[in-house]
Amino acid sequence: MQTYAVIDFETTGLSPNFDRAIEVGLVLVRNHEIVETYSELMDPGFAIPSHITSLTGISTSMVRGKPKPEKVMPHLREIVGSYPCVAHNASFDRGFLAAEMRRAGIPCQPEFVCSMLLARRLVQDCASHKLGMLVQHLGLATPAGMRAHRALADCLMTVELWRCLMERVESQLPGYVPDPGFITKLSRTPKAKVDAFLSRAAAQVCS
DNA sequence: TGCCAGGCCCTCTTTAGGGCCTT
Repeated sequence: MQTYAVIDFETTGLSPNFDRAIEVGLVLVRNHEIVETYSELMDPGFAIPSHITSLTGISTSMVRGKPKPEKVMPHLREIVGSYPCVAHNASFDRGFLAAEMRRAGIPCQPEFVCSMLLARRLVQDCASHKLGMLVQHLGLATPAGMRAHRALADCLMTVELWRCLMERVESQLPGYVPDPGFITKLSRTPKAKVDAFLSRAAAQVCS
């Protein structure tokens, strides 16, 4: 994973079939450095529920006149390219990306890896694995002047979290650059067996 | 009007149920 895209959607709710994306954030990371950032508000075509405005700060008036999600997806597809995507609770963002790309008529099914699943394995001493709680627990930097639950702010926090998680993996596998397949396997390894999994991987690296 | 999700994990489980996490 020399290059990967961290992606985050703010939406009108939890269901990709009934709800729509109202903001997307994307950070492209290459060789541990941020090389591109992108965020865009989108008009879902209906009023944003009040509880979503309370959570995100994004109101109906803020998205009025903004492009529809299907107008934003082509540019998003262009940036993501064929890079693997990182997201916190990736099944959620993967579902909305797939739904909005489908509405836009664009084939786009990038590989996803999940920072939440990985954090559950590698940060087992944190009581909660919400993004904000993990960032606080690990003492990671938060984007100055940016509100949490906005797409780009959450992307930047996920970048910090992901770097931290990768440092933990690489500290046990010196010289090894984790690929999405390896991360997926690690993310699906039972918590109690994570150390054994990494030990086996280290043995393979050294052999 | 009110409701609409889904993958993963844990346990009082596996012929299930409930919590976490995303918005």
